[in-house]
Amino acid sequence: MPDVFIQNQRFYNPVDYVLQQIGGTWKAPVLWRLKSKTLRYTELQKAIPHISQKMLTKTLKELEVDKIINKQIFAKVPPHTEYCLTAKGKKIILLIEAIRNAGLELMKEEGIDYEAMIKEEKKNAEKK
Amino acid sequence: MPDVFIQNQRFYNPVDYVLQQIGGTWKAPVLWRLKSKTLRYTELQKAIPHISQKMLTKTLKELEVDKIINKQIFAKVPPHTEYCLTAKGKKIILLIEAIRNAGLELMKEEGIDYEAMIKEEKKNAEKK
DNA sequence: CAGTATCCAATATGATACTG
DNA sequence: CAGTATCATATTGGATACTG
Repeated sequence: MPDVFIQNQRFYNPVDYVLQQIGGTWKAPVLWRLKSKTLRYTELQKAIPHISQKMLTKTLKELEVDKIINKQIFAKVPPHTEYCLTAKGKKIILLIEAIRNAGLELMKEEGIDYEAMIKEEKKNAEKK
Repeated sequence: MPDVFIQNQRFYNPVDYVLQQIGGTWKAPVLWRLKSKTLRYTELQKAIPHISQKMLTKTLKELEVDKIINKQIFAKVPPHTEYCLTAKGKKIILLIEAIRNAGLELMKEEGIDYEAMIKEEKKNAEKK
C-alpha cells in the first residue's frame, strides 16, 4: 500500500486517513451530539461526560479544520458560538453510526445491552 | 452516554470500544493482510510498509488477546508462527472494509485515486 | 524465525488558573 | 460564554541491540 500526501500530511492507507479525522477518544462523542442538532460549546461540554475543556477545544478545532463541522460565532449579547455538521460531516456520521452499531454488537457478545443502559440512565435523570 | 466496563477496562461508548480494538495506526494494516490469507510474522513485516518490529509484535499480541486473530506456533524445523483471522476477526474485517471505502471516497474528493495508485505500484514491482 | 529489552522523543490527556 | 496558557503525567512509537 502506497503512502498518500494530502495537505502536506502523510497517510499510510485509506483507513489511516479516516481515523486521523474521526479517531481518538473525543471526535465521535462530539460528532454524535451534533448528529441532528446545532449545539453550543457549553452544551457540548455538558453533554459529553469526562471531556475536559482542553480536549473539547482541541477536538472542535481539528474537526473544523477538516471541514467536518461548521463554527458560527454570534457577536450579539450575550455572545456565543454554535457548532453543526457540514455536508462532509453528515456523510461521516453514517460511518460513525456503522462503527457504533458494530460496537453495540460486540458489547452484546460480552453480555452488555448498552442501549438499555442509556434508557435506564435517562429514566434516572428524569426522577430528579 | 454511560461508561461500560469489560474485562476490567473502561470504555466511554460503543465507538470507543471498537476503536480500542481496531484503531491506531497498525491494526487495520495487519488485519487487511490477513483478510483472506494466513501469514507468518516475517511475511506480515515485509507486507506492511513502515511498521517496526516492536509495533508488529505489540499489534499482533493485542489482536490475539481481543480474539480477533489466531496465533499458531509450528515447532518443526525451521520453526515459525502463523496468524489468521478468527470468526470475530472475519466480522470485524467487514467494518474495516466500510471504513476503508469511506476513506477511498474522501480521498477521491481530494483528487486522489488510491486504487489506481495501488495498481501502478504493482506494475512497477513486476518490472524488476 | 520470531521475538525481548532498553532508551528516548513525541503526542495525548488531565488539572488548574486565567481572559476578552 | 468560550475559550487560552501552563504544568504535569501517561501512553505511543521509533531506533537499536540482543536471544531461544
